[in-house]
Amino acid sequence: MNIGSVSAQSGLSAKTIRYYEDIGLVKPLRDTNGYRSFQEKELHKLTFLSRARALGFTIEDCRALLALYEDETRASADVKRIAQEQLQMIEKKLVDLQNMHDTLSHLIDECAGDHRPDCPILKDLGKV
Amino acid sequence: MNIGSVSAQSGLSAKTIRYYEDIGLVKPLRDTNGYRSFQEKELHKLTFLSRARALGFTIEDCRALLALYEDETRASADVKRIAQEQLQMIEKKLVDLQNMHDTLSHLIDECAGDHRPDCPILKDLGKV
DNA sequence: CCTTGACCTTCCCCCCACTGGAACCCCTAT
DNA sequence: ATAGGGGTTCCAGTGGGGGGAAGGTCAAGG
Repeated sequence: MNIGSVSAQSGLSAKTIRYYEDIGLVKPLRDTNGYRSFQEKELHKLTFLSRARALGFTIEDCRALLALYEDETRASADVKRIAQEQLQMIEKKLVDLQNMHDTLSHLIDECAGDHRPDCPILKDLGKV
Repeated sequence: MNIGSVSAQSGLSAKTIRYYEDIGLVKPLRDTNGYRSFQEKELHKLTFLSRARALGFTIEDCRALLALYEDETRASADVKRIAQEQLQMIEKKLVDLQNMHDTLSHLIDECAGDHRPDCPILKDLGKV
C-alpha cells in the first residue's frame, strides 16, 4: 500500500503519516522507486494512532501505548494507568472550560448588546 | 513602572509582555536607559489582556476587543458578538471533550487493569 | 510513443502563543 | 569593588502538524 491508500484508510493525512515516520512511530518499507510501502501491520498502527490522538492522547502517550500494543506480554494495568491519567487531564480541561463558559456566559447576559458604548464585558475585563 | 512591576500586577510574565509589545498590543515608552516604562493605561491594557486570554480569547480577538476597549464610541453589540462567538467555540470544545471523556471512561471501565495482557482499550483503538 | 494528470519524494518555512537561554547592560547595597 | 537582582536583545524551540515548491514516477488515453 502506498501512502495515499493508508491515508484514506486510517484517516490521517499523508503529511501526518510522513511526520509519524520522522518521529519514529511507524517504519514503512520502501519500494525500489523510493515510495513508502505499508503493510497491514503499519496500517493497524496508523489507525490506532488516529483513534488515540482523537481521544486526546499526546504523541508521547501514543508512543507508549503503541509499545504496549505490540508487546504481547504487557499487563493491561499499564495501559489502564496511561488511560486514567489522560482521563484526569480531560476532566481538568472540562472543569477549566466549564468555568470559562460560566464566566463568559454571565458577562454576555449582562451586556445589552446595542448601539450604546456601555459594556459590562469590557468593564469587567479591565477592572483593576 | 518597569516591566517587572507590571508583570506582577497584571499576572503576565515579562516574556509575554515583551511579546505583546512585539506584536503591537501595547506600546510602552522607554526610559533613557532603554528600560520599558509603563503608564497606568498600559497596565490596564495588560490586565485586560490577561483576563481575556484566561477566558480563551485568541490574540486576534484580544486585539479587536482592545480596540473596542479604547473606543469611546463603540457599540456594545460589537463586543457582545465577539464574546458570543467565543462562547460558541467554548461550547463546541466542551462537547468534544465530553465525548472524549465518555469514550475513554467507557474503555477504562472495560479494562481489568491487572497483570494479564488482554486489554479492551488497545483492542478498540486498533480495531479496523 | 507521447502526453497528461495523479501520485509520490524531499525540503524548508509557517502556524499559535509563548518559553528558555545566552550574552550583555544597569542600578543599588554593602 | 563586587554581588545580586533588575533590565535589554536576539536566537531557537515547543506540539502537531500544514502549505507549497521543485522534481521523480506511473497508468491511461490519444
